[in-house]
Amino acid sequence: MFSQTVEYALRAVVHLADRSPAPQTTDQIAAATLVPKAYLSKVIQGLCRAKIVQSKRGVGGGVALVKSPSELTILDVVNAVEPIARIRHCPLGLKTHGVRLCPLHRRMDNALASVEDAFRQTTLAEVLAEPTQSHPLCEQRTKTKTR
Amino acid sequence: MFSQTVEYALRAVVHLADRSPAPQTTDQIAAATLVPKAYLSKVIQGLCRAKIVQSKRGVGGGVALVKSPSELTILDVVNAVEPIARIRHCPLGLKTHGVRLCPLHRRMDNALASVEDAFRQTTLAEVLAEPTQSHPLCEQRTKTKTR
DNA sequence: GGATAATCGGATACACATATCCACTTTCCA
DNA sequence: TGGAAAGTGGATATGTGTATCCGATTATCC
Repeated sequence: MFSQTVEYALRAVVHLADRSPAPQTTDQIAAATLVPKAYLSKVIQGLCRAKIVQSKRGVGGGVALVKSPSELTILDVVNAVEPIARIRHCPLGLKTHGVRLCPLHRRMDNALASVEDAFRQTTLAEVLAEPTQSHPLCEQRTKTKTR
Repeated sequence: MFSQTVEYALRAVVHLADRSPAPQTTDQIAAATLVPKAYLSKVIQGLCRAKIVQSKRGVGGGVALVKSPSELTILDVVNAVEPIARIRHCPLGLKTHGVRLCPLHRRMDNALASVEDAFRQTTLAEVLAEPTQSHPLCEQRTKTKTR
């Protein structure tokens, strides 16, 4: 239900948050997130245009978050690359009623709203801070001290 | 976020439920739901294989629901044409931990679960029974008595 | 200022979702 | 028994998401 692009964008941003505020090169992000490098660069370009990250060319350059992980929600990232398509008017396009949705589409939109809400309520900092055995992104880099 | 196919399938099934238990021809369904007729027939074939509807050829034939609207949930229909892809293991494929999801994917899966739950809790009968000015599918066929 | 490191943007390839068309089969009924 | 109504399945087109490649551009360091 979530596109590959959204998945990749989230992985990249979570990795950047994990290393924040140090910039990471596309190569580094690709290696850590297991995202195809060439495609990742396109996804990052999108995040760049949406002002989620900023990039810097040349030696020592790379990509870094614009805001701090505690100020950035999952929804911010998702909306940047592929906004959740809420149903705002009848998909059949009939004008027999204005903005009012029929019961079917009302329920579909409610489901979309619940996803939006869940994503809006979680910051990247929270994702990283969560106590768990599995580090975000499931990298090998496990915390050996806890086990 | 929901594919066209899912949208079309739901429209078709809601229309069938609305006319239940009378069978409807593909032409009739297409006209009522504003779904491209040729594509709709493919979608219906899928619903047929999933035993959501049954079809009958020849004069007087058509498509009808297998179960009654009160026994059929939105989730049943969605799962028939394009099951909600829950995240059951780490998308990165690493085996550093078993079935445990990292915080990021845990949250994404929770969002999917909330959609699944919402769809599981609604039967087609409920969609049709809901008191509203706008009839399901937003058809012209409005209830003129309420306004 | 030249070598190197890095992103940017265009061109292209490929797979899959969406959509259309048509010949074929089944079923009913006159 | 023949014709009309209706779904079935295959072939094909089209669009979009995913993915790759590479030359151009920018920035840093020596």
